[in-house]
Amino acid sequence: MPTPQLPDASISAVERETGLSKDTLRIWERRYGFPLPLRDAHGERLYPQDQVHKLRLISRLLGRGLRAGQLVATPLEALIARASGDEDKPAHAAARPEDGELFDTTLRLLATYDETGLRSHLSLALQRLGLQRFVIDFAARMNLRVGEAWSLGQLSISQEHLYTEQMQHQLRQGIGAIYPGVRHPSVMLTTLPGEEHQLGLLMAQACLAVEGIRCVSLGVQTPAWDISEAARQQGVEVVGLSFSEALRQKAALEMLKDLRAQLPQHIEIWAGGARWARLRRRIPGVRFIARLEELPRVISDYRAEHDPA
Amino acid sequence: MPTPQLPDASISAVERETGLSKDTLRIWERRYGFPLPLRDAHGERLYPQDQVHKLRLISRLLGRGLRAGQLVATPLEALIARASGDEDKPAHAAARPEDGELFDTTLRLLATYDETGLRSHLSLALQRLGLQRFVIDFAARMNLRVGEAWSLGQLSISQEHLYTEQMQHQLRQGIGAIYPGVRHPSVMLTTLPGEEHQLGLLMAQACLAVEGIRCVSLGVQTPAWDISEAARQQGVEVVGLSFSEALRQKAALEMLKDLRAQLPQHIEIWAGGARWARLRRRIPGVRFIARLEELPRVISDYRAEHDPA
DNA sequence: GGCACGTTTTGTCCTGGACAAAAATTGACA
DNA sequence: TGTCAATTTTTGTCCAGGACAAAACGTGCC
Repeated sequence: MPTPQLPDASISAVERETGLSKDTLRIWERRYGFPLPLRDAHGERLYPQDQVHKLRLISRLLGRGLRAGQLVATPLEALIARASGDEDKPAHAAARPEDGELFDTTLRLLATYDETGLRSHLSLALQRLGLQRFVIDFAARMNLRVGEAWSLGQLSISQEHLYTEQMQHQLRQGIGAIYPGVRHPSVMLTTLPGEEHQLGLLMAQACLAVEGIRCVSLGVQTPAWDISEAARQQGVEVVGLSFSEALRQKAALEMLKDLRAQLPQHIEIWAGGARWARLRRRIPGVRFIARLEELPRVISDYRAEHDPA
Repeated sequence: MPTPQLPDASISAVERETGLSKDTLRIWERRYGFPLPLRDAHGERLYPQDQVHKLRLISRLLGRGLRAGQLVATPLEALIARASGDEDKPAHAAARPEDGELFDTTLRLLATYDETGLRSHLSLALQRLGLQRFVIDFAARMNLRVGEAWSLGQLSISQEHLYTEQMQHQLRQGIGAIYPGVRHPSVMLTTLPGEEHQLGLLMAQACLAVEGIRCVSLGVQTPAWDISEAARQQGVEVVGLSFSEALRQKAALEMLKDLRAQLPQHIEIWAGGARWARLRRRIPGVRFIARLEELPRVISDYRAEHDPA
């Protein structure tokens, strides 16, 4: 195999390629003795491609919760085994046959970067299931499968992008096809800073749309102050926030409290995301919605409380 | 009006917001005495919002060839005058008088967070202009107006989100309405790490769609290695990259060179973005497309070269 | 299982010196 | 006067090594 003979990389180049900061690269060298780059005529670090390759692997595995000190000490072969291992092991295969096929087909199309096939596959699924079941029975679980496959090294970051992109497209299509509702409560949707997953937001918007509610979406990562300002100006009744596992629990709760303090009492906060399933202490004035299935009940609760007539 | 009391920003936050590296921020402080951040209890820098604001303006002007030493010494008012003053004139001048109204109405709707109004306004504009003119004559210029208003503090971050969200929605609608084409060249679209603006990507996709080209989109921030891998697997003929002003010029060029070295010779790179208008040295094997108007010519050039029959 | 508490690991920030690449200036020469 | 090479100034990145807070881990308790 004619491996392209790329030149040795500067520390900036390695930062870009691997996502590891310059500071991190230097301190690993100091602490663990790896990477151990060459030096150019002026004493600046030059990383050979094989070290860059190993760093890229380490960077991926770091994202799965493995620890830096152990990874850098691991020989390259063992890293490769871990990164690509478990490749063909359907250990926890699908429970229900017909659901399994939807999931597996999606993964298969992703594996070959088949955008066209993926688009038509998802579109058919949406038409067959209808928007609500598409979101709750399919999309929510598919997200888990894809996230898992990525963390096992079976999907690259660009394949995950491909999935996200197409799924968002289908959801927007589905939402756009519904004639805008006018039922209460009016909801403003967004996420807090540090939370950049938009998919959850769109799934929530879909579930609200099928209840006849029209949402104002502010996109992702809106600072608390901006949220309260926009909510006031728009006169919405509820602020809906979506959470993945990306934010730390403590930080998430603190930001929620901040926002609660800034918003007028009469505006409710609905916080959505699987993470709330294991929540201990609730916050007054905030409703936690661990699964999208609960949304219809929350909505009817709200309507009962605010419009008893 | 109660001024928003945003918290002071850490040096990482400022790096993210302005695109100026930590090293640069520190050495400006040492050399020029600006920025002059506060310090927290542990001696770490805390940048007040007004300094961040000025840094953002400076960063913009730096991109136009102005010099750092002079800019940091310039008082804020003069910077604002320059930033809003001698921006490229044709960008502001509406092609036709009634188009100017399109811009002003959009800004007015944004000012009041009027999502419904904005959506219908943009939708009407799309229907009236058609996809191609909507992108080239309206969206491209509107983006400049909104970006400028944001850097001048006239729009909040959430208002910019609102704009981006709605504009993306319209573009997706427009693209989705076109029956998928099959003409050459086949294009894979994405952005490099650090470039998270998706709008440019969608505008490019729209322009390609009206030429009968179907794109594979990998979303934003794809590492160079993933791009070359996906391009090979998909067998595309062109990799299209979108650039805003977010990345520093030097970093952008270096990443482009890296990618060029990794991709097979026969796959072209098309680099899009207004920043290339003031490019000095070109890179062999990369076509720079400063304005979307140039795209049709580039496409016909490509077809002439690769299919002379 | 959840929570409060020390301990270890890990990444980011700090200072201040050095220097290369780019830009501006100077000077020689056609 | 215009061009080009050489020199100076400007500017951003790199380096070393110390410090420390936040995260991860482990342990004991309710």
